[in-house]
Amino acid sequence: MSAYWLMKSEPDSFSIDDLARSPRKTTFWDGVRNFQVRNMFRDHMMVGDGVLFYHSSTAVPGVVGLARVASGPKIDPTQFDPDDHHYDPASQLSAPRWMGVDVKFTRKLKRVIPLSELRAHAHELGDFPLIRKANRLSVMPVSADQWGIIISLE
DNA sequence: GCCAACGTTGGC
DNA sequence: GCCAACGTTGGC
Repeated sequence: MSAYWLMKSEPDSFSIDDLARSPRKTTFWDGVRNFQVRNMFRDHMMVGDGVLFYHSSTAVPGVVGLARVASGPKIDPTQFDPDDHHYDPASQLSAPRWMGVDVKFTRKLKRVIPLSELRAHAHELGDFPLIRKANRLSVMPVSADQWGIIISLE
């Protein structure tokens, strides 16, 4: 069981500043439609786990802040909303497919730690999905060692 | 159950 | 905007 995670967000949709401005500095992480990530939410995340907040699809992708898991798994209501971009007609009310967790802002990093810099530390980081080629996981586990290495780059 | 087509992610 | 990688879907 991991105590640390990395979660990607496109800053044009939802940035670390948006999280900091949210009510109670907390947001529900909805819209995930990947079974691996669903399973992490459902089976492995614990309230209080550390989160590296990562900006993707932007000029300088990288880790921009710290947050915490702030709830257990909750049903993602957007799967049942036909008007929502993340609507999933295959999901049944009696057996919801998709879940999310609450994420609470801790702080911004003093600087962005770019993906390029993380790649430069690939040897220390070891096996880390973020720096594998064409990784598509939007949420991934981070080991205690990896967490320490990344934080130390700040 | 295979596998080609398709859609999505995300860096560049 | 391009493209590589990969998950999902659907025909057979």
